[in-house]
Amino acid sequence: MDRERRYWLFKSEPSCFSFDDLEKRHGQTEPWDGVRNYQARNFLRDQVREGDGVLFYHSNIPNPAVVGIAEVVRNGYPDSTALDPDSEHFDPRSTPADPIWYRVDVRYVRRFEREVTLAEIRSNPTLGGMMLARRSRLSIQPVDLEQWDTILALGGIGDNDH
DNA sequence: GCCAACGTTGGC
DNA sequence: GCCAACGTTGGC
Repeated sequence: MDRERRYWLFKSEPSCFSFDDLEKRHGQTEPWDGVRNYQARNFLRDQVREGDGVLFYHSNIPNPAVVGIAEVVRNGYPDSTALDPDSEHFDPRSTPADPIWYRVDVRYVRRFEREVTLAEIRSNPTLGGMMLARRSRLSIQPVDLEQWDTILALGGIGDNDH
């Protein structure tokens, strides 16, 4: 790697793709595709890098929470679901020459001992400044190291799991 | 299921 | 390039 490891929060609705689903793919890589927001796309294409840490967040459920961590295993590359007319993420504006949308690959790392809920994040002084705590709808959000460490600690997993 | 907050679209 | 209308996200 040619730069320091960075940290991210990826949102997913569990009814669509859950941490359980990722855990079942333990030891394999999973494409993080279907992102159709430009700001999130820019992160995936330009800033998310192999080796970066990912907080896996479950949204749109009664108790939204960070439930575990994943790791990026491949830098951004074109999201072919945008080219597939049978995909629910199909975008007719996307072409092979100008794919518009990007994805990264991730792998399962570890489930938290306990979930870290949105309510908890909002009430924690260190975490209150996170985009998530401020109603941001962005599905790919940068997280700083202090926030990463704090959430891992609240989740009951140690420093060795970075 | 409601609906506020947010992002995007498109008329001008 | 503004901004109203519209569609979507996501907490509750």
